[in-house]
Amino acid sequence: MTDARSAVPSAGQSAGPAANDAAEAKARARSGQPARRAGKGKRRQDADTSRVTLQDVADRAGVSLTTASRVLSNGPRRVGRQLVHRVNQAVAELGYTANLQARAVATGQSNMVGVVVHDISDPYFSSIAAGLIGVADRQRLLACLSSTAAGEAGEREYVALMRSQRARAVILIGSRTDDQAKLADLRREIHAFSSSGGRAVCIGQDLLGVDTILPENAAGAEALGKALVVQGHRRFAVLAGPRGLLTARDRLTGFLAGLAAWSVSVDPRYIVHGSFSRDGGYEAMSTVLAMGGPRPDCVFAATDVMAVGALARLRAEGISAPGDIGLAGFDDILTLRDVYPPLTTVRLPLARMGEMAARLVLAEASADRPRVVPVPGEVILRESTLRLPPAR
Amino acid sequence: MTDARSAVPSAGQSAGPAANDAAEAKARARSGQPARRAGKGKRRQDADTSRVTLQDVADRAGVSLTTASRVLSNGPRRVGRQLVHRVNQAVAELGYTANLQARAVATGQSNMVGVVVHDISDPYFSSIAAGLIGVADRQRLLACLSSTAAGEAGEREYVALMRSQRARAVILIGSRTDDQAKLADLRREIHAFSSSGGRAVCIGQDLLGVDTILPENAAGAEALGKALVVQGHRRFAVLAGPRGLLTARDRLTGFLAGLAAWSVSVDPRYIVHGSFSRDGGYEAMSTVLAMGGPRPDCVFAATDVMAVGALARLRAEGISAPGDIGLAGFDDILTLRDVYPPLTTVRLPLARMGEMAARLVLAEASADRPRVVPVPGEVILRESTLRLPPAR
DNA sequence: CCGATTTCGGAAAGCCCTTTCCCAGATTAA
DNA sequence: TTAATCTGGGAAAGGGCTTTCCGAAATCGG
Repeated sequence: MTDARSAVPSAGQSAGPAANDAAEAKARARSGQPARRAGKGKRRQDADTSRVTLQDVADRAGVSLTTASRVLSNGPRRVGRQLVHRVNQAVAELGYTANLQARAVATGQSNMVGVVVHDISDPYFSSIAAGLIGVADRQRLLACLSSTAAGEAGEREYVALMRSQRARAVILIGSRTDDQAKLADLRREIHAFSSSGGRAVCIGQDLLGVDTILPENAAGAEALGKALVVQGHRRFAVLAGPRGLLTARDRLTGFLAGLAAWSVSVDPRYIVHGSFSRDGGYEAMSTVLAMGGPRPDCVFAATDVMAVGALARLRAEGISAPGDIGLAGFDDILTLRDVYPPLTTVRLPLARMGEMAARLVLAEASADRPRVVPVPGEVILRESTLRLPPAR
Repeated sequence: MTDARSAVPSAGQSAGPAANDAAEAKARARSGQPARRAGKGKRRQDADTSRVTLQDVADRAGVSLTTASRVLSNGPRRVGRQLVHRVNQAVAELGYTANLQARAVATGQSNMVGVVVHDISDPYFSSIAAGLIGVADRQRLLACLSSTAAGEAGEREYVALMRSQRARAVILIGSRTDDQAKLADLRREIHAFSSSGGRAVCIGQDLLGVDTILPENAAGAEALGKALVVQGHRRFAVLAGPRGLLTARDRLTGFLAGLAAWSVSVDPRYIVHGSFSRDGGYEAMSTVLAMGGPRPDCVFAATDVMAVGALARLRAEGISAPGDIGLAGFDDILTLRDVYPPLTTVRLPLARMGEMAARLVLAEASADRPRVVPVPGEVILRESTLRLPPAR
């Protein structure tokens, strides 16, 4: 048999180190050796040719698989200068990059974090996600997102998927509902996930028995209610968000409590439910306007996004805010800070909440009971609820 | 040795099938068998106790590993009713769920898709991402997001990471820049990714040599420019987005071309660059206003988000739109559809673009050259550029 | 100069799956 | 009845990595 090398024309003539065509390099690396994967089985793909493995690197560097591995995975074990260099060179020449899946299987550890939001195009969620992903990227965690908007029971399923992926953690963002059965299902799934070694964190109501970032919806809404009464409003309407959604409920009851503190009450007919969306706000506002009674002097929409919908509805009717009616929202969505009139709202530090959640993932699980981190909302009074002095 | 079973108190008394404590069940499943992982090595974690493997399932069902695998991975190979049932039962009892990482290693196929956006809290990106994730979830793909906002060279790094993860595909969303060196780097990395078997798709300029969803920024802006001239505007200012960002450049040149079609030109000093953000728009608008000359009668902001910033600036100055000055944006961001005055803009079907990208991932790579799917923008004239009839 | 450490390379046993092969038994065709 | 097929089960060989364990060489202390 002639020298196998001679079969490869101009070996070693290629220009840049990393510019080598991987397939060719691999062929060279193996030349003269008993073909490992020989045999009749057809390759999985043609591209497979260039699938470089650690064994290839080791072969080319003339070291054992073990040594190559030690050089690349920064374990405690040291390797001699010589070999380190040879291995690194082989890596560069072959364009090798470790197979993280295989590594995860071998070590039993993954760096994946599952994130479940209701709808990533909703600025509430995207703001939180931004904070989260920022930290995740920096910590070399892999953030995987899922929207539950489409499918129902999506959260449960995604947690199950994350368990299958042996994800390091799962972060559930968003309101719980009052559906006890579904809650129990979710808890069961989360328990399975945790007891297979994963961390679980939630941003929302503290009902999952896991570490929780808890936005103080009720307290925030209560403070807002009080502030609005102080501003001089008396007859309120509430665009309350979906029935059964706990965040909606918390904000509603908190708000009513705030008013009650000043002995102001709300006619229950003026509490209208609608989805946490622009259209939800628009329609709920329509309902309020269609009501026969005296027009309220202030409307509290459970989210800024709803408030904007309500504003559109008012405008359509030729009703001006705050001139004819006050309007307040909740969340202080960045993108909506410039609507006119500027919305009175309750600010939640959304991005920060995402960051906190990410950090909770990194932190060890608390030994005894889950951590709960309350996040207060800050009332921001802006023009939209300004009581104008009566025209004189 | 006494019956190993007797060591486990009240085995089989637990309530529901899936309610079994996994660790206990696992112990039972193994009872009486030679301990596999015995030996002095300490377990990786305590939680490891409950890490159920396919072998455990097979043991408990009294079948071989092979059979268990065949029941769970729906391959072509059929398994007898009896055994299928026994395996499924064992799965339920142990709360087993396949290790997808291991499966990925074994099959060489993954279902992960990496998505790179500049900033997920920007509604432009979050809208696209929403469409993308919707399809991904439905197709049982795992969408992993990264923001390049934080780190520079983020795209390149993330593609590298995805190569390490042996991801099925990577989707790069957002504008290219005019940085040739960085572009070359990115292309190299993408090439490595593709030739290791991954799909690459991009939403933005067709510069990466991969399948591309191409928003027709120039054409859209051109149409907008023409329309604004038709509306009667003559003296324009442009808030043009970051220097070097191709999307900004395309929109600018397209817009100018549109004006030029009606022989309208723009004083270069009235072309002001700023970031694609609310603040970018605000500041650019400030610059325009600070300019000595005659005030333009219409301002084109390169994105809706910038337009909103500009609007805030105008308002601060007591300048009304469209009364004193017209204002147009680009993108038709959903959340901003209710700002007042409603913005004239160019609509891009953002969510749909995300869906298209996801579908491109699923589709086979085209044999010859990458697919390029142009996406036209639609000019939407709204109040913000309305020429009011001169007061009579 | 010699036993005691320390250093460092490699063989092999894992990690958790899939898939190829082989084979015993059950059907079918002739 | 005798091949000629299916069926369906299991052993074993992967897939690409880490890590344990062993042993050879180098360093050290006295």
